[in-house]
Amino acid sequence: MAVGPGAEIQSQGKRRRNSAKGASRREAILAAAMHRFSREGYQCAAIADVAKDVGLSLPGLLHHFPTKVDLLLAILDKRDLESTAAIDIGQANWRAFMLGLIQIAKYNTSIPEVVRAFAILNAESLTQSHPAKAWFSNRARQLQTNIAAKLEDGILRGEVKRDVDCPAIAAEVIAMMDGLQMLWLRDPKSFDMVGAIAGYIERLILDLEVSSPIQA
Amino acid sequence: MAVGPGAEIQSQGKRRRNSAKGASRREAILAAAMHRFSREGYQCAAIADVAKDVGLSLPGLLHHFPTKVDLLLAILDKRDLESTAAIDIGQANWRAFMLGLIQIAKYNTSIPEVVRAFAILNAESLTQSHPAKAWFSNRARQLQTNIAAKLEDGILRGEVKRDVDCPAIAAEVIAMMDGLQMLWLRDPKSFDMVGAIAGYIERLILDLEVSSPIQA
DNA sequence: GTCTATATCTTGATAGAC
DNA sequence: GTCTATCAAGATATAGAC
Repeated sequence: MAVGPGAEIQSQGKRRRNSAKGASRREAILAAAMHRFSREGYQCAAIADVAKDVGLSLPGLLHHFPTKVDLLLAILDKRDLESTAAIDIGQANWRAFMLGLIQIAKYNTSIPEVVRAFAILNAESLTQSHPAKAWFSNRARQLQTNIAAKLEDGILRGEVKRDVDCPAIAAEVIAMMDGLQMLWLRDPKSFDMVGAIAGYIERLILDLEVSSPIQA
Repeated sequence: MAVGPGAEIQSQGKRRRNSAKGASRREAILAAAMHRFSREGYQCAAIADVAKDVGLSLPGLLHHFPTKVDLLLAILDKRDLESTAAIDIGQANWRAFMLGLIQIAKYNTSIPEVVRAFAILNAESLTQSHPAKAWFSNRARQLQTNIAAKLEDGILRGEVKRDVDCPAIAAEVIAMMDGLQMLWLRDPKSFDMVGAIAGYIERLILDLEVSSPIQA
């Protein structure tokens, strides 16, 4: 799900207690795999090519990730960790949260490879028994829940109209971000994804908020 | 592109001057291929399975469509013809046109296979040198142009606010329909795509239209 | 138009040495 | 941890008979 490659905080130097070389190998493989999945999709990308990209033979790569599915799931898990920051912007109020989505979109324009990989995987996962099916389903549900909760909170604070269907709006927001990402990926040079999402979000806020009594 | 598997009018009995059997063979192959692409994606689907589905051997199928790409392009062309009706709803004014999108969404819920096939192809076509790349790009551009033109017309008629960025709204609408389709495909039983798009479109109309002078 | 048979390529994965 | 060698499966496509 989009919104969501996410505003992940760069978690570089993740030296575990592994040998520095071993850990960087894994990371290098994951990066190379993302690169390949981004340009060819998961199904079509050959892990032998990923191996070459990091200067390894195929069995060499399979030592780190026994199967292609393992490699995919490792990428998804990694993204899970990195984008946790994006999902629970925690203490922000509903308005700041919504505007934060614009910032996520802005950040995403700096990582088109990642965005494309996840957009393609998202669609691929709609096919029967795709290994990433559950992950993307969970991600969508979690995202919808979080966004809806922010809106519900806004209602409780008296800032959002009481008759707003929060889960529906949450789905809308997710759909819009995913859809705009697709249009942007198709034409990154000339399509202004950030402007588009900003226009939508700002209008949405005006539609949802309790109208200021200036005019009443 | 979405919006757009489209509100295609069922174009059944398309007996050309071919032998009835020959024509129905082609049609049967196209239908079976769409079915396969819908569940497995284009890349992953094996045309040998498509052949089996229609009771043909692989070379038998390749007699009608020499390559797999030919088969894909034939499906896209067919859809082009059928959904022309959806693209230029012709004489409808901007409001009727927008509300018509809800009807398209409603119709689309009756053909999930087709919608899924096109959603997956749409994303697959983002990969490097995918055979359907140009088709989906053209479709998106054409759709955006048509929607924007409707809005421009609304401005000229004094029904739409003059400061509306028509191409931007058009992109928004396309993105929303595509995105909602994805959410719906992931959970067709419980996600109300029609309700979601209706909520969005109706709000959008209120935002775009020149406010009625009742309150002024 | 359709089939059998075959060619060729690519992929993911394993065995076993170093 | 990494390699060479190898396998087995599955895909598209062609040749040529009927």
